[in-house]
Amino acid sequence: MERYDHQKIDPPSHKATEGRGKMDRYNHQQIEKKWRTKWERQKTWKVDLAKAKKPYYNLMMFPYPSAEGLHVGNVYAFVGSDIHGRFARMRGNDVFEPMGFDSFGIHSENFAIKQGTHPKEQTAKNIKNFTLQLKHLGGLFDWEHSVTTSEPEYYKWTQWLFLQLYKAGLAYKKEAPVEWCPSCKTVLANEQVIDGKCERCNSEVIQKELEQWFFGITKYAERLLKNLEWIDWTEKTKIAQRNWIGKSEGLVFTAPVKNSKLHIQTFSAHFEAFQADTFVVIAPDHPLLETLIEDVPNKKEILSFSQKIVENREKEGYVEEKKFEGIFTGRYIVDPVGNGDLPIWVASYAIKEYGTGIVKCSAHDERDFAFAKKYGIRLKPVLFPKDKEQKVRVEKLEECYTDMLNGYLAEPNEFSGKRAGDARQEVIKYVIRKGLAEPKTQYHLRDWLISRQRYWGPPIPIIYCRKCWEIRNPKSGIRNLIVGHDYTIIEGKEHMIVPVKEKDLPVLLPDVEDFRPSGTGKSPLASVASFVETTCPECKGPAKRETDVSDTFLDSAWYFLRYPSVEAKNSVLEIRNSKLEIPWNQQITRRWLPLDMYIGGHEHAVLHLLYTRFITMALKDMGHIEFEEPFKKFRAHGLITKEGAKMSKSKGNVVNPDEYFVKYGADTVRTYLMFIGPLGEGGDWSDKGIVGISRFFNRLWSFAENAQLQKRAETLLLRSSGVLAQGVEIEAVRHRTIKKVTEDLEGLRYNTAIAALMEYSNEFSKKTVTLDQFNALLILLSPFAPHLTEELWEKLGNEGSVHNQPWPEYDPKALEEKVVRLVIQVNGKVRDVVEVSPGIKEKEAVALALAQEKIQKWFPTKKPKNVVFVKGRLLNLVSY
RNA sequence: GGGCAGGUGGCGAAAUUGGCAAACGCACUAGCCUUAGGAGCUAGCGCCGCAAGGCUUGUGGGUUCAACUCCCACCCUGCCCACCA
Repeated sequence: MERYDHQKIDPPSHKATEGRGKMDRYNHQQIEKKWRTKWERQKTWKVDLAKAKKPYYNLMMFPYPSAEGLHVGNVYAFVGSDIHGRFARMRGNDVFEPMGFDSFGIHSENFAIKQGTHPKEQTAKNIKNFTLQLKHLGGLFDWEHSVTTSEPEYYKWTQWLFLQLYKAGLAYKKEAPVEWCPSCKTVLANEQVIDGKCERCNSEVIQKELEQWFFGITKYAERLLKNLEWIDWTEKTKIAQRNWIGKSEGLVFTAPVKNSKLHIQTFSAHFEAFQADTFVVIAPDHPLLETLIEDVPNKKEILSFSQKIVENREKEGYVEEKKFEGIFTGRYIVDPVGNGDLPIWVASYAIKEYGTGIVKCSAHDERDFAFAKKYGIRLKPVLFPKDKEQKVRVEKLEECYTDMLNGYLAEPNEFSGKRAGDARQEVIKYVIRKGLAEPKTQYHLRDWLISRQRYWGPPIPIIYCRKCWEIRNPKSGIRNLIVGHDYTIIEGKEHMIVPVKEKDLPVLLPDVEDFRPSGTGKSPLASVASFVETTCPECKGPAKRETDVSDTFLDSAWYFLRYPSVEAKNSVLEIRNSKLEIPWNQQITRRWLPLDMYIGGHEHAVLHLLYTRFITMALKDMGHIEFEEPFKKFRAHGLITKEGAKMSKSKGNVVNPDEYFVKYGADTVRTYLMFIGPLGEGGDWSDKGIVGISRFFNRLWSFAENAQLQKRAETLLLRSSGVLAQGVEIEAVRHRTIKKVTEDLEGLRYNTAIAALMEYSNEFSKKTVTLDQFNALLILLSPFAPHLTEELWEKLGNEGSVHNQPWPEYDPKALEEKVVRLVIQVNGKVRDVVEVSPGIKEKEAVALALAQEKIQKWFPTKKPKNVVFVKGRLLNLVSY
């Protein structure tokens, strides 16, 4: 533990002030330690998961335990969530607030590689450090129900989950072009490629064909979209998910290829101007291309050209793809909608994964337009803007016009003169009625690639068996085997895919010396013979293990299900738990899930949150759980920056929370972070700003210290050094504060809640305060500053713990004001303010206003022409 | 190129959703206290002006008795996504 210089930083017993008895700074280190120990010993935050009456599952996204230790960003997120949990707890809920570690994954592995330590050792070290730091935070964390994703007792169940998805037909293997990072030497998920570069190391990503495991998340696209309508999530997050799923309704046209028996299908989402189609493009790597050009004389040339395009793509990634390349295939389609014979071109910008990989093109798409111009392909615009001059430019093919909403159609006759946006639905009906096209829904969402050619993850629990293939192959009468799901091809030979038996889980990650990625496209596990060589669970013959591990996102896609069912270590229950056939206890799960509140970073708005929803839905469909949405409520917190910039080690602007825990205490750090701005928006950390909270707390401390306690009519009166006044008005402020703080905590507006508490406490220096009134402040402040409020609670002779007090209610009657300030405006400009009784009538108010000197001069002779009166608030006299 | 969020004092921000713009805090200024200091207390603090008063929520327009708030156009910043037809 770091030590600090008492002389310089924060003298606990302030020599200078002692003599004068003016201002005592509180010793946060001593106090926080005292309560930390006490709470831990008394298990103050423990809930009985089996019996809790009002279960409230409050979760924060668990951290990846980095070697750098807890980050202020972590602290911000956890405190924001913890305050919510404490608030819910004081409102009578049994709050379960667990904490764990997302310790598998490329982060840990890369760090270990750099340091030359083994990820296992490094992770253990990091977790130890994190746990220590987390315990200083003053959270409600239930450490008896913690998870660590890299522990066999956890990843055993991650593997179990894989097997369930496999059984349900949701896991399959296929060769796929994948994003490959030459530096990290691994496959990346689409999501990990930023601007054609690796998210982690920033090197150019290339494409590579590899056999990969996928999860069929696209089967759930519609449901993932649909449920967004009712879950209580922030609209921002929902929009991000909608965009990611990327549903677009379009049409598939089927067209015969001229002089051939072939038919091809084209997809378009913008088909309103279908009469403008003049050519067709096909993706250079489209599987149909070779068949299509079978009889074309320059077939070889076309294929090698296409090959070149694909290679260029791989080399350059998807970055500078502004240039268009293509080649004519020599073939035509007979356009079903009557545009005649349309030439088919191979085009660099056509991608085989989207739609059908073949598109009908027209003058009304930027890329089609540019491509056609380059190769001199005929264009025929049918969609025009209202503006005459612009229309001429479009007609002359000087300008590409793409407005499918506001443009006007010229053809066909049925739609001539119609706005494209209005015609859309009719066009759909028209082409379908004529049998020209089929409606098709296309999603941007792709299946989830979960294979990683890495070491630090859960081995995928699959075994490949040649012998089983020989026994069960189609020639021996068993048919309908699906490639990728039932069998795969390894080194040119078919092998049956045999899932590991559940009773044999976990497939332990072997301890190896060399965990570095091999760079061959295979996981480091592939070179561990004792791991690879195994026995087939079906035929008992020799077989090989899958050597890839699964994506870290799979670990975090189900952890919330595990927490409540984790049993304390070394107990009898642990042994019973190990007999569980599924990773959770059904009764406890029924009681606690789905989650009541989930708080985490917006950067996970799509990936983690979408995967989690998918896994939950799949588990429900398999009958393992009874709900299909994991989080009833989700709120995203913002980012904490330093001088406006994202904190990063390379910039050297990382704020280390430890330093501030020592200097100011956890309570001050907690409260300051929440004071910066609304939780959802984050904000900028300032070393100066934190002293405001520090002063606020020291004032409270000093106030309680110096207060003279005296019995008077059964009420303890606290008198500050300030003026003695009747403690009447402060009662109104108290109730107003209760109302404000309560509403702000409900809406996660912690910053304004703190401001309200400061205002309330500022009253204390002016007035006499009863113990009840002071206690109200302590209770309202306790979610923010759990240690300090507990200490003061005790110090003032209160019974029990401040944290076990019920959340105060406000009395609406106490809010009623006896005098209000009435704003008087003339022509909408404020000219005066008068104090009146809240019930003042319009007539009286006008009379009163006109009697004011400042108002009179605006109406020397005449009367106001018009009067607007907002009861108890405002009076506007209009002179015109 | 697309989506989302945002633009208010020197700074972080607030404004009951159309009704006193700048609450609360930081920084700053003056005074007090003093065992002289990274402490505390009192007061001040959007801009211009000695004042009366005038001006002020990215820019320009509009609606309204009244606009930070609603509508239209534009500019800027941040985040996320992008060969998605």
